[in-house]
Amino acid sequence: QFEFVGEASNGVEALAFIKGTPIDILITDISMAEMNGTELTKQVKKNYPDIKVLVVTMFNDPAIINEILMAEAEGYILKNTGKAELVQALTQIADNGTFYSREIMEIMVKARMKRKTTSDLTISPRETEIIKLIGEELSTAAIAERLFISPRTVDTHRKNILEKTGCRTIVGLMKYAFENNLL
Amino acid sequence: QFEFVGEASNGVEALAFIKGTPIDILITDISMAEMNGTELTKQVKKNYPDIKVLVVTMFNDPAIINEILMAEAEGYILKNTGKAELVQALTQIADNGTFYSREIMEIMVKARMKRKTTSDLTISPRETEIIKLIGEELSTAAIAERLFISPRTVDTHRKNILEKTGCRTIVGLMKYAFENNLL
DNA sequence: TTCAAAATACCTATTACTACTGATTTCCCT
DNA sequence: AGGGAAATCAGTAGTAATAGGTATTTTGAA
Repeated sequence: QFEFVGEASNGVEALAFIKGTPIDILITDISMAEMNGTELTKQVKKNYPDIKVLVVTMFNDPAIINEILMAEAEGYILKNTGKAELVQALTQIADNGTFYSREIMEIMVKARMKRKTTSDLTISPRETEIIKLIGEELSTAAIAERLFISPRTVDTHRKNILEKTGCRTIVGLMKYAFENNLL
Repeated sequence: QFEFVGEASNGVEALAFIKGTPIDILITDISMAEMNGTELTKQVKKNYPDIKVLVVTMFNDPAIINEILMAEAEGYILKNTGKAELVQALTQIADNGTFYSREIMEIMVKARMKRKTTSDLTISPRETEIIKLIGEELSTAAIAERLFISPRTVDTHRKNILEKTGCRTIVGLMKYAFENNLL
């Protein structure tokens, strides 16, 4: 049910081809000379928002998958998956949907779990509370007022938190908080 | 290929049952009286790390799915999916794998895209660069040194960035940066 | 009950950031 | 050639946070 309209051997060629020939779906790899798949996807999405992009590649690195997700591709499947899945991916994408193969999902979930379990510092409940309030952009004084304690105490908590987490500034603390879902 | 060993009508009952009867896989809903599925999953994972958890529910809210992912369930499928998918989920999970149905993946991807596209402020390349360096816990002076520009200039950039993003402090900026994947 | 961790509180400096205002240059687009 | 955004630089104040230190009270576990 699909019509093959052309091919290109890298990102630059692909963009040139699209310029002359209107297409509905673009199937691309990630590693290519001249312009890689991620960059190509971004360019296509920027200049031709209606063109759907399906990434078919061997890469299963969470970081790369994340980049592709951010580039807003409609689909991502691994090269070793069957023909049936490719057809289903194309069908769903043609129908204004998205398609990410099960392997991809699993990779992301696992990466996520890993990230979560790598930290097991002993941050006390009160400290966690303070971190949350810091995350709400409250100053030391404001936090003290909110918790009905002295600003000095909040100071001490901040100090202890920074020491425990190994951060030098609140910026580092915020990164820590985000990575460990404390907010 | 599976053996049914028992059932419970809420989280508390389930925990009590597990206490007396060893099980391999727990299938649970999310909304339950006494103790919800997310909490149950966390408790089970904490006390019986070897028990696999498959969540079968009607919820398709990204926030809830995220909670479940964080609770480290091995699988998540929607109630309206077919029996074949349920069996496959159980099979994969029994085989030390994970299973998240395609719908779930799509919901997450869409939520992610939405989050990304809701913000289209005009932050300049230089400003983005500054944000990244702030994220590296560099002070204004340090950033100036790194970029070979005056600290005053960095000051101005910071000011403009805060104004553009509507943040009052760097903490707010860091939240913005994380939500928009600027780091 | 005794010990340790957590939470509470204070002091003194120094450093860093925010708020206000104003200005020049460079570069791209029309 | 002109307009406008981006990037550059400067001053002055005031506010907030970090780095040292010290010390008391509460609380939960052994």
